[in-house]
Amino acid sequence: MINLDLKSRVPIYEQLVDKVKQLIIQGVLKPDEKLPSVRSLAQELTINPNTIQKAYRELEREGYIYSLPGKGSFVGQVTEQENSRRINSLIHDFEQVASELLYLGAPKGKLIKILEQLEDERGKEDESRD
Amino acid sequence: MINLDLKSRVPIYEQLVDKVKQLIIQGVLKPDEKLPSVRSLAQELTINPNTIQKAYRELEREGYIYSLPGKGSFVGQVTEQENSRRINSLIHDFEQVASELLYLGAPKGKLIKILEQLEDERGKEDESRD
DNA sequence: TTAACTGTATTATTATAATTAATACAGTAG
DNA sequence: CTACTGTATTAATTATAATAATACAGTTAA
Repeated sequence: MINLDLKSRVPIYEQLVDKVKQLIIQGVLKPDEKLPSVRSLAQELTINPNTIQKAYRELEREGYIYSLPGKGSFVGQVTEQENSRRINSLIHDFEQVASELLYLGAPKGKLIKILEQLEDERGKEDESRD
Repeated sequence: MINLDLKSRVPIYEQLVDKVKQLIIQGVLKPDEKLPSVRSLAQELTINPNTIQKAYRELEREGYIYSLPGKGSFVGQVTEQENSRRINSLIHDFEQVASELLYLGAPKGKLIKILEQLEDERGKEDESRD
């Protein structure tokens, strides 16, 4: 489920933060669900426990998870506010990429077609999930 | 013209590579145009000449510039192939971002509206350039 | 020809950050 | 009691970017 690129320039603790965030926002990880312990996840991913700890600390700081010493770390309540914050951030990225594409001469129609195709694919996934 | 972020996680030599690429692809720098010398650009940007050298070496490796020892470094012939390679790379980014946006419930219509607005803005810039 | 430019190469050093390592402490649960 | 949990701390290691200091050779114009 969690796939890390050890050779990436992005630190693995930050990759881990992003992955967990994504899983929470997408609802794969449900509120109050228990996350793997620092040590077990470290063993599973064959990285140092301190690296996991650092990621969890950051996730807690941002409110995505909460930790109970002695018990474990758990998925927090993701507010609608955080969700829309995430969307706004992505919209910004979207504008950047689209802007450069248009500058380089990529036809708007092609980009729209991509959007429609992506939405179609998403529809199929929703059906198969029922 | 060239703006670097010394505090970025992206190495400045790589930022420089990207900037020059962009200027070349966008036609701001014309083929066979002379680039600033390693030493002068280093002085202008107040960074080490070796850092410029590293960027130029990479740009030459990728075919964006060519260097004549004793004479200088010059903009290479940017092929249409390289341009479309760049577009393909951006299309990939576009799909990634759009996919996640749709997943999070951002309406396709809103994204399309953004595309249209970006295109309108580009139109204006083109006019003002005449 | 000389002086001042060019690119190129090499080696050493510094700085920074990620990661690992090794512990320790305290709370929880069976 | 034992084996889990999270948390904290300090040190060592590793990797890489960036700087520094040179050196060498080709080019150009005075």
